[in-house]
Amino acid sequence: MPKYYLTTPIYYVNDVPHIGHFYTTVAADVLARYRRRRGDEVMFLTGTDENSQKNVEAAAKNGYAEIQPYLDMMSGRWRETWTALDISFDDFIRTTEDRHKKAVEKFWRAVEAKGDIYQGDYEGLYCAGCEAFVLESELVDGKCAIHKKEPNRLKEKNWFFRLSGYREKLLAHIDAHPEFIQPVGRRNEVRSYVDKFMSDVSISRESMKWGIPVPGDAKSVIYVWFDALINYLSGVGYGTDDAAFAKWWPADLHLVGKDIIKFHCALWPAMLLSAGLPLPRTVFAHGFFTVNGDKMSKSLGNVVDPKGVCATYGIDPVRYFLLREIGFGSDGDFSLARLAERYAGDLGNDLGNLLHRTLSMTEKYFAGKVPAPATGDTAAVWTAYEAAMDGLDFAAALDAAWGLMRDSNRLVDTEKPWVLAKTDTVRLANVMYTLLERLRQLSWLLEPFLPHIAPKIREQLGCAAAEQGKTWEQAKIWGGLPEGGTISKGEPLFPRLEEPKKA
RNA sequence: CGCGGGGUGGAGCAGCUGGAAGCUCGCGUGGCUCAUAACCACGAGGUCCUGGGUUCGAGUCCCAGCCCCGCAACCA
Repeated sequence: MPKYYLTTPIYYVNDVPHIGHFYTTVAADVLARYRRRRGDEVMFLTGTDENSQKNVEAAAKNGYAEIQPYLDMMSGRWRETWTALDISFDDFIRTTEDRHKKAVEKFWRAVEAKGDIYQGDYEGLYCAGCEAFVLESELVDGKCAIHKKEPNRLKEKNWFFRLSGYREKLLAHIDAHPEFIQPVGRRNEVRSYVDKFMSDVSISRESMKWGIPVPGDAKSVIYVWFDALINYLSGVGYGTDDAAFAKWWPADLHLVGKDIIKFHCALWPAMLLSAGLPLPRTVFAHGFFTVNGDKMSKSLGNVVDPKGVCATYGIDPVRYFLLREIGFGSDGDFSLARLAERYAGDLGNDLGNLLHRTLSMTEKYFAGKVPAPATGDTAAVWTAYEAAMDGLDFAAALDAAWGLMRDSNRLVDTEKPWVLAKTDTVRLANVMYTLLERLRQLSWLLEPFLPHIAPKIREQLGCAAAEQGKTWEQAKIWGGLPEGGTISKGEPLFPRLEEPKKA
């Protein structure tokens, strides 16, 4: 059985999840569910990034005297959110866990042994108010924008990672493996960064107190990114479980937002090369979206809470919307008006109504029993769907499924079962079987996206138990719906919503 | 010259390696009645940002320019 290891970024716990985090996580969840159905053994890892100065500040702001209790509370909230939204993660890594610290220490030693860590001075502007280094470009009139104080020029001893030593190897890898960085626009962006701008980076801080101590230098803590990236290793046993690590690493896919592409496509692979570990097969960067046309930000007060939206529209419709509306890899807009349209149109009218009308006719003309199988061929739909999913083109995969739906609605119209019922019952049986069988197959194609709705479709088709034990390859064989099965029409899958929320 | 994305019918978007302009929604007309006021067909509607260039032929390639947006600054 092939293995498939995929990850989301680990999230900062200085705030609660918003719709953007949900987007990344849903995409990973869809893939995880898809790969499991395809028969892969899947490891889907997500988690929280806790060794950051930001978290320390957040703890203080929220009145916590100790940092760890705050982190425990917040990390718990993230985990609960994903659980409540039925994200099917297999493991949840926290960077304050012991297994992670062990992995980081082992990794540091490996890179150090390679001779890629050296000591140097880091000089920069330090704002006492922020307790952090600030950039020249962040200053307003030479003062910190937040604390209105002039920062001090400070010099501290830092450990540096010889990132520049991997420039040629990285370029060669990027060129030899077109699948390594996707989509292609991101690959070009990273390539030019690696080629022209990439320089050695400081990987420790003396001025920060919270973090994993540098092995052999207790006064310094490891820079948060150097620490955080290693979660992808510690989550599968690096430094703690050699057998598990050998099984899962390298990762098949890191899903990331476009903002952190350089960390994942330059720093991270260089770190791995240094430590003598294989590189992840693919890093895929998705886009960002605005909310109703505006940038999402706390100051604008338009940050969307995923639980809230899902409470109104349901988890499945929101999952569907995010991956259908916005091309994966492109930027887009999250609009409640569009969500309402997709809900009523694609889901209610095309899918829900197709199922409902088909079941009604089955009740009416065949007393609720599945008629004898008719011939049919949906191979092209599956082929298109699989190709799209393998390329992480979720919108195209859904298009393939919707094409079959639209064709089915058209079939009803052209065949007119209500006429056939009086003139040609053999043909009627063929039409009805075709519709029912297509719906059975659609339940499979839709399941990764609509994990709650798909089983309901099968229940209404009366084939839930029989389908449960099938493999993907068995499911796609035409004629899987057995003759004589009893359907059970239920409530509409996507009932009209009273008052669609205004955009 | 900080980095990047984009400008295609009313709205939102597809258009990969160049060869008769597509999709969804909305709108109009008609059809149907199995169905969640759902479904189906047809139709109206486009200087494919501008100006050059390459080519037998360019949304699709090259150059220049204009405009919008995201990142860079809590944030996928």
